[in-house]
Amino acid sequence: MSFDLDRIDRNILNILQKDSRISNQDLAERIGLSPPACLRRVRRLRESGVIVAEVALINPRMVGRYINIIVEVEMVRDQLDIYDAFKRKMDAAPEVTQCYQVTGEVDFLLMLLVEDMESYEAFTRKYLSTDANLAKFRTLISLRRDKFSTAVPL
Amino acid sequence: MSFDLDRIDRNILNILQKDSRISNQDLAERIGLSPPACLRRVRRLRESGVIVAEVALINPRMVGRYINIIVEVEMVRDQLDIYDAFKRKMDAAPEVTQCYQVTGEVDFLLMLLVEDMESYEAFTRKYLSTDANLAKFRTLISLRRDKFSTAVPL
DNA sequence: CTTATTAACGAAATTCAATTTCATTTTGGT
DNA sequence: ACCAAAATGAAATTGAATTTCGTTAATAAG
Repeated sequence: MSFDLDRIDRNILNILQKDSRISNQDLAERIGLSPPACLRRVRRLRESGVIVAEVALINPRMVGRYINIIVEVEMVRDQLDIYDAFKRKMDAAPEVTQCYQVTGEVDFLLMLLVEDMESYEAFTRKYLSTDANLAKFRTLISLRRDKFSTAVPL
Repeated sequence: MSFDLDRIDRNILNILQKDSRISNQDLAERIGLSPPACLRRVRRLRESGVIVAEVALINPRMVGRYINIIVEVEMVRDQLDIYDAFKRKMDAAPEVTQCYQVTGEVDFLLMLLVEDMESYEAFTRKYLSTDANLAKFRTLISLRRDKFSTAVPL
């Protein structure tokens, strides 16, 4: 499950977490290895599952008027199958960008990205208000995503 | 600020948001354009700021025992300069991976990634408990990140 | 302490893809 | 219908990724 990283691996990951489009040659130079050695490291990180994916991040504001919505969800009962069913639903919902199972008064925290309040209204109807296992939910609305970093601090 | 996307651009973005390591040739084939034409599109999306970055996503569980922490923060007063100062602090804090200014009872929602509760304890001391403009905060702890997608649904 | 074994390395060669060039086609506006 | 601007694709070029293989370093065993 876990994976031993040495200083060089950490170095590579810190760079790739900021910019995965860097050429292997440049990366090799920055970490002080030859291109082949560097490539082998990166491949190993990919194959071992440390690097899950390499993706393009786009600015939501450039492609529409998106709203971030945070939803705190409380289920009626703390049962595994109820939790699992809910997770599966959230996984299938395209509006849901993040889903966390949390401890405490609340059971789940959802992060949504929607075009407008109408879309959110539709979402609640389809996924929340009609779920018999859901006790209550609270909505927080954000027009500003002030920070968004995908990097894991190493 | 905004940017007109046609069907082809959207198509490109949907692919790159899932896998930015795809070769330009394969991408070109999938969207039905020649490699040069495809490359120009992608370059334009990058230069215009639609594509903010291309990054490697790593699995936190593979490199340590990370905990997700969600913090809801309420400031003492709804003043612009107080908000801005807080944002700047969060931007500088490496533990904070996301920061949203929200409307309603709460003022900010933070997403943190920390090694253990001790690290979180240290964070609250350094950034929260000592902030005179901060009225109160509530902590939600998550050991499970059930869904995490960086893709903007287009 | 020496010697096998394994893993990681780098130089050079090869393969493959990105990128440029340029003539042609398409698109949008008048 | 015509012009101007933008987008396209074929072919050539450039440049980087990847393979090969002999060498070096690290680790374990005798």
